[in-house]
Amino acid sequence: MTGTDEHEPKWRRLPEERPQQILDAAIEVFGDHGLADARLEDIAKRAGVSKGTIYLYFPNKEALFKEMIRQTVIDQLEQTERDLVNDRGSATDQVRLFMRWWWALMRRPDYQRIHRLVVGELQRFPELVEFFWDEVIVRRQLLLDRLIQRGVDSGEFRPVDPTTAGRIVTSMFSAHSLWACTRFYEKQELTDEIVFDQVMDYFFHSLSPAAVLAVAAPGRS
Amino acid sequence: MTGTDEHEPKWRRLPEERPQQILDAAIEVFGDHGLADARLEDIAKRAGVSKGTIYLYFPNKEALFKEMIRQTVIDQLEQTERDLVNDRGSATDQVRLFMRWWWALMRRPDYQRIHRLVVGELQRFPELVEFFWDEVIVRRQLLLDRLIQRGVDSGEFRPVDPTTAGRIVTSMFSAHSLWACTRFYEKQELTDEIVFDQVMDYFFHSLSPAAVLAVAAPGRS
Amino acid sequence: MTGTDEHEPKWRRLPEERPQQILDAAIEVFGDHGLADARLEDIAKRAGVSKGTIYLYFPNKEALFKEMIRQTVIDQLEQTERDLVNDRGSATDQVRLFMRWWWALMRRPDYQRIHRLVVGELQRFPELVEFFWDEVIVRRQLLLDRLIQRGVDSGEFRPVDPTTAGRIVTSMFSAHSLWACTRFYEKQELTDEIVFDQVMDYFFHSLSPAAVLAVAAPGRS
Amino acid sequence: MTGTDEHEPKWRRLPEERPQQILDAAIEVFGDHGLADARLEDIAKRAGVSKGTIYLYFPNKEALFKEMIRQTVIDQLEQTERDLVNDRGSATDQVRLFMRWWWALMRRPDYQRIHRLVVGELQRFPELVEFFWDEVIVRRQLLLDRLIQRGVDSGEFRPVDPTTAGRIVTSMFSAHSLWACTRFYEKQELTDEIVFDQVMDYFFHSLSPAAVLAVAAPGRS
DNA sequence: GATGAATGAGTATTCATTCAT
DNA sequence: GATGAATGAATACTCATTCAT
Repeated sequence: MTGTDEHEPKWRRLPEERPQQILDAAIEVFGDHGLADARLEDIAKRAGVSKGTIYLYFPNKEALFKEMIRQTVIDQLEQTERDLVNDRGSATDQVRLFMRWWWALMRRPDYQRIHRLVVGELQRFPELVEFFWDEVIVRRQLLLDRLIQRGVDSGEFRPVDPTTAGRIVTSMFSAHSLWACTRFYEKQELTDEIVFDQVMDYFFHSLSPAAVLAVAAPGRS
Repeated sequence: MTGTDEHEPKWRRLPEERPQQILDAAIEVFGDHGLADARLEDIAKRAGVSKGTIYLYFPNKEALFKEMIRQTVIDQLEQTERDLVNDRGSATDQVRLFMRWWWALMRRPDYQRIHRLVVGELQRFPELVEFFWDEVIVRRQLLLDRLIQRGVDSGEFRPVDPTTAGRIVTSMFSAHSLWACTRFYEKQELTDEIVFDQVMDYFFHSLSPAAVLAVAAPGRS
Repeated sequence: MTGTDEHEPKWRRLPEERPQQILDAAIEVFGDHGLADARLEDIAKRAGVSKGTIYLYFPNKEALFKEMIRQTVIDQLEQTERDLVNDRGSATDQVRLFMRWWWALMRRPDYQRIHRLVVGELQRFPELVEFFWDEVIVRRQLLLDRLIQRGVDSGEFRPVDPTTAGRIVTSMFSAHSLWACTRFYEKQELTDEIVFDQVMDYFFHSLSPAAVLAVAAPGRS
Repeated sequence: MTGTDEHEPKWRRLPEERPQQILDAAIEVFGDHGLADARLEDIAKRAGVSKGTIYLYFPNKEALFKEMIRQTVIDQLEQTERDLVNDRGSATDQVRLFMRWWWALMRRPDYQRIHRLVVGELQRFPELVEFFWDEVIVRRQLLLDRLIQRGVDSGEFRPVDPTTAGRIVTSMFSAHSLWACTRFYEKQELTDEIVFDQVMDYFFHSLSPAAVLAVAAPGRS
């Protein structure tokens, strides 16, 4: 069929890469349109394959969506753990380093897309929520826990529950990440750098041992 | 209710209420399924009208969606400003009061749904984003600004930019609101009350004047 | 509701005129859009009544359509017969006069619309076709018959079957009438007057007694 | 036909033929119901394909309609020009031959349908009108022009403007063609053959050189 | 493996018709 | 009589999924 003499590109389309090509295309298309509005045909086109080919690797649209979330998230997590610096320096510096790394990740367009999808559509897939909880929330929390606990132990931070503190700082970055891709940032002349510094400033202030005495016990109003 | 022996409701046909009936149904259905996955027929059924009736009041699905967002958001805002207490008591108490009121709003199921939709789908409607910015973000910010500035002036808070501080506390509640409707809360045995206290605790600590000296200047790592 | 003292217009909307108002509106709307594409709401609006009112006078859309055709056609016919001059002058002049009158009728916008509808949609209503045949075709033919027969009798025209001759001249005007509302006429710089003269010229030439000998017997090819 | 024991057709899937299959079905269904009343599903069924398949080849209903008109008309024209006999014999014979060929075309059921649609609905599509003018009216006129001019030159016909004469004979056949599919023909016991002979008879009489002197100058009445 | 033509269930939208007021 | 809000059947069009090649 392909003729007598091979003079084809050495390695054209490697079949082993197919699934990843499709997943990459899926990130973009699902990210831009959401699950329901994304068209398989667009994903196929962007992946450079035909519509039918997708079905060789994924049983249906929903499975493709879930696999895309799962795989993207896992990728990012594994990178996180791999990249995480050896514990050295002050807890403050460690936390700042970790969060800086993480903020950089959150600001990547592909993360943005996934994040938005997770917020918007994940509720409908309880299994994915489960997976997300176990693989993302818990693992990330464990990393932060360790760093914050160290700061508490060393007296850098006031004595807090590390899990709660981790959730607090995560919440700030998470919301800012969702806001960042709107025009709101331009209007306020915010940059990623400014936002990062602001969030870390407030976070570290909230952990300051000196602040403990100054804050009155919350009187229920 | 239906009278003594009326086999049919005495007063059907309340055209003035139709649009609101439909919008209420739309909140639920759009909230559960998103824009693309919501079926007009479900909205009609839930509103107790026929499919065609929706088109007497809204030109199409997208317009219904946008009007629903717009109207819900405006409702909530007007309530906010109407309910906002006269400024009395310490700034700390005032902020706590305001945020408590607001957190209660955010936890309402209808707000949850709208919030999720705003995050998930608003990007596709620039006009709505614009509207949201002007009517929600800015107005809410102005309210917070005033309260925080008072705390700064009175020495209750360290000297901060009120707008930034407002954004910080908003970010924490916003993210927690999105997380709250997942099962994560159950797993961590969090309640609305606990979360509220935690967030306010961290926020007020971060504003503590005593904390200023204690936090080292951020050294770029 | 209407207040205490009557000072309403003396004779507002006379109920007896309702059907005609509706039929007039129907001519325009059906004429512009055809049966299927015409919307009852447009007809109602144009007639200055509500949609429901139409159903007080006509059982449904199709009946309205048929009645509109029927009534318009009858109107025109009765006018024709009423206006037809007493037979005086040469047959040529009589025919020319009759056709001139008729051509003027055909060029009226309302006739145009009806004509187009008759051609386009009448097939689907056999009863209307029947009616049309009896009331329009036959009656018109009878009028023409008389005039042409007189010309044959007087020797002005060659000896022809008047019915056939009537059909021939009718065909020419009918087609030209359909063509006249297109831009074709502009392109050829034709006016109603020119077309009328051309058609009559050819028709009278075809009836010229002198022409009889000149035309060879048709050799089947 | 289907082979000896094949329970399924051996060769389905002939994509090259799809568009034509659909267009053929469209002629019938549009022809019977008009543009607005035709249902795509009927066309699909008649073409032996599914509803969706139509959309693989035509972007929407209107485009299908226009393409059907365009293609049918073009087909007929090309055939006309291809079939047109080499000029030989008398002009009278040539015209008769041409018109006979053309009348046969006009009497075909598919032409009838198209003709009716053209009259009834074409006004709404100015582009199609334009196309029709250029491709049909003008081209047909050019063919007739040549033949009639020859007759004038040879003295067979009286000195007329060939374009006008062509329009006159066209008008007669056109109207008769529209009338022919009604029951009027039966009632008058007309056949295609009789009508053809009648029209040609009147047309040739109207062109007779001998008739010139006999027809009085039209006196405006 | 890969393709893309074909399918048809699913949905937004329209509009003739009804009927409570 | 008159209204116009309400209905829901009807229909164009989409797109995930299949399968012959």
